Amino acid sequence: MELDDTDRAILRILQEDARTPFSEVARRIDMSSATVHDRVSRLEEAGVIRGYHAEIDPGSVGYGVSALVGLRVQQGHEDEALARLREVDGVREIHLTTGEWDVMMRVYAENTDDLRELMFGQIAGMDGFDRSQTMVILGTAYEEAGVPIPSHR
Amino acid sequence: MELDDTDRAILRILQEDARTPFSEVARRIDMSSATVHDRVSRLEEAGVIRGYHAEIDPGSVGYGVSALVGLRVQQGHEDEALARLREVDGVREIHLTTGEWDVMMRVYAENTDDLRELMFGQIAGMDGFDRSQTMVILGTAYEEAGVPIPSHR
DNA sequence: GGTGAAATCCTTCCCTT
DNA sequence: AAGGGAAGGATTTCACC
Repeated sequence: MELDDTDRAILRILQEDARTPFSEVARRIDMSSATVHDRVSRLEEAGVIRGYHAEIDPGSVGYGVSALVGLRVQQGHEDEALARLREVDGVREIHLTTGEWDVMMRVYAENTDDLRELMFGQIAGMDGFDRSQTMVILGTAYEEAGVPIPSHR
Repeated sequence: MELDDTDRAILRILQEDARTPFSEVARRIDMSSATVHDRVSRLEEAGVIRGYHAEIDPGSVGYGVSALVGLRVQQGHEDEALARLREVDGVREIHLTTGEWDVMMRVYAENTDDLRELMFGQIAGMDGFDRSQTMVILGTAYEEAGVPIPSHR
């Protein structure tokens, strides 16, 4: 789907605050709210907008620790290994990557004990992996929701 | 702030779809929409809900490549190094981590040429870093927005 | 936590350019 | 093909119980 500057302006607003009323979006981009509604519908249908999510403070719901985990997968075990990984509680992202690790995942745990149980109790015992490294996130210096949206193409 | 089961139910719904009308949230948790509104306001003010964001397909806005980048920071240069990093276009997350890398960041780029320019043109030339590794994301096997929200505590 | 009412917003249809 | 006006029905919001 081809996007124009108006579409990108809408995306920028909704990525920043997904609950902005269409009437206000309309005001800001100087169009009617019917048009905004129309464009948003098209963007949703085309898969440009995948969904709308509340961003929740992990600490408030009991997650005190997050980590990035690198994994080496044994040849031929890729599919089953990934299928089992996504069942592990706390795993929120699983990426296939180049470099030292075949898989990089992002996990959340209540505390370090929980994280240890997750890594040594669950993942270390799985077939299909032969090495891992846990990079505990000590702090986040910067985190912006979503992707940068260029003002034109 | 102390959360109860009702709060967590609301959070789960809004994390999944931030534009769910409060009237429907109310229906699902069997309360009035005024109460939902009241609770959501308190969750926002307490910082439990940090915001609402549209999830946008990176490919649709021109980002064909994403990567995780590990960096080693020279002692004593931490603050300035991080300050400069967050100015780099395409950088969306910067985490301080234990393990082989001091900093792990997530970047988006148009294509591999763009990513190379970002890494070799911009970051490699900066003071304060002495080693890096770029883990290009070849694919994402699983990605769930936000954090798991337990049904009780 | 709920009710009720006013203000606002969403949505659709239809008309215009 | 794209945008705007208008109108209904739904939703948000706020004062008060």
